[in-house]
Formats: sequence, structure tokens, C-alpha cells
Amino acid sequence: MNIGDASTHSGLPAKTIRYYEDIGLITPDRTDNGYRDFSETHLHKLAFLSRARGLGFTIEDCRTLLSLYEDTDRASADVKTMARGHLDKISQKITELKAMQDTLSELVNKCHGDDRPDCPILQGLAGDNANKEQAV
Amino acid sequence: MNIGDASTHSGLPAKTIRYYEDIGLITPDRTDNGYRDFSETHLHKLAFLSRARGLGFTIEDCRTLLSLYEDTDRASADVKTMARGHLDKISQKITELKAMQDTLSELVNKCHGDDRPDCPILQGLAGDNANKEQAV
DNA sequence: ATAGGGCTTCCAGTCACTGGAAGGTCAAGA
DNA sequence: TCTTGACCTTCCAGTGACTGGAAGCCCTAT
Repeated sequence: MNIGDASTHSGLPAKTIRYYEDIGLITPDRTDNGYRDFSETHLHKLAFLSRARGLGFTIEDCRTLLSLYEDTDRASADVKTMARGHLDKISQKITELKAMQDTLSELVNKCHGDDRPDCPILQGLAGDNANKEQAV
Repeated sequence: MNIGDASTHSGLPAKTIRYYEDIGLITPDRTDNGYRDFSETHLHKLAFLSRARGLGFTIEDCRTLLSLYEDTDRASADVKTMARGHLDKISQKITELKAMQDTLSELVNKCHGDDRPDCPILQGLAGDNANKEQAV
């Protein structure tokens, strides 16, 4: 199967699949004309990578996960540990983003947003904490 | 004031401040020996940048915000629009992360995580949806 | 024969830094 | 005065995970 079809099947852009080959995540066969040739197994791997990346695992995580997947003797505890570590990172990221969201929405709410130049958002960014609502 | 002190004051690494100069976000003076020399105004700008970056604005957003900050005639609506756009992006990112979190924690919960090779996490990544809890 | 679409490689750019090398400058202490 | 060590300078390269684009080959249909 050509890279175009592999792309359609896996949902990964052809460029990305070539990149995955570059960094050794996958090694498709080649036909006589030099085109990449993807087997069912390759498609499986691509789908696996697509899902793992979709869950936010890094490329290196994916490399590990793939090798764990192919090692039928691995302990499921190893996988679980990785996944838990990744879950922690996700939670942390969410916490950070929520903090940004809180701070920024507070500033946005304070801003009247008309054609006057006075702007609590910029004042907030500038570290001007004297901008209190009750002073209206 | 030297870059080291400016770094301490603003909380930005010296390397980052140099980078900001490279891309034209700030232009500190220079003393005779070639060292950068930061004034109060520069420190203010660095603090502004530090806060804006901390809220997740891109460098280009920061450039715009800085110029809006310095343009005392700008309409606060312009700033509010930018901030709202950024808030949307943050919300979207949070939504994505939560989806990852949901999917991955479900898989993690299914995984017994011992020394047996059977692993629902890898099966989930491989697209094996036949792994249902009630089959235990 | 030619047009088009798909395939190949290779190089460069993205974003926002970060690390490191090689070397200049300055203040304090022996 | 010399040296030590902490600064500072510039420049180059690397990060992660692609993405865009150029130049050119291959295959099929008309």
C-alpha cells in the first residue's frame, strides 16, 4: 500500500509518516520503483502511533510503548507506570491552563472594552494592582 | 542595571532577555564595556512580558500587547478582543486535555498493572475495543 | 505525447527558548 | 600586581514534532 493510502487509513499526514520513518518509528518496505509499501502490520503500528500521539504521549513515549506492545512478555505494570506519569503531566498542564484562564478572565471581565483607552487588562499585565472594581 | 539583575527583577532568564532583544521586543542601552544596561522602563517592559508570557500569550501577541500598552490612545476594545481570543484558545486546549485525561484514565483503570503481560492500555492504543470490563 | 497526480529526497522553517564554547571585563583578596 | 571567580559578550547548534517547498521521478489516462 502506498503512503497516500496509509495516510488515509491512519489519519496521519504522509509527511508525518515519512518523518516517523526518518526517526525509526516504522520501517515500511519498498517496491521496485522506490515507493514505500505498507503492510497490514505497518498500518496497525501507524494507527497505534496515531492514537498514542492523540493522547499526548511524546514520540519517545510512543517508541517505548510500541516496543512494549511488541514485547509480549512485558509486565503490564510497566505500561501502567508510564501512563500514570503521563496522566500526571496532563493534570498539571490542565491546572496551569486553568490558572491562566482564571487570571485572564478576571482581567477581561474588568475591561469595559469600548473605545476609551483605559484598559485593566494592560494594567494587570503591567503589574498595576491598584485597579479595583469597587473604585467605580 | 546589568542583565543579571534585570533577570532577578523580572524573573526571566538572562538568555531569554537576550533573545527578546534579538527579536526586537526590547532594546536596552549599552554601557562603555558593551554590557547591556536596563533602565526602570526596561524592567517594566520585562515584567510586562513575563506576565503576558505567563498567561500563555505568544511572543507575537506580546509584541502587539506591548505596542498597545505604549499607545495611550488605543481602544480598550482592541485589547479585550485579543484577550478573548486567547481565552478561547485556552478553553479549547483544556477541553482537549480533559478528553485525553478521560480516555487515558479509563484505560489505566482497566489495567491491573502487575507482572502479567496482558495490558488493556496497549490494547486500547492498538484499537482493540473488544476489551470490556464486564468480560472479567 | 502529454497532462495530472502521486511519489521521492533534501533543505529550511516553525516556536520560544536553552546549552555550550570561546573569550572579554570587573571587583576582591593574597 | 596577580589571580581567581563571577560576571558579561557573541555565535552556533539543538530541542519537539512536524510542516512547507523545491526539484525531479513514476504511473495512468487520454
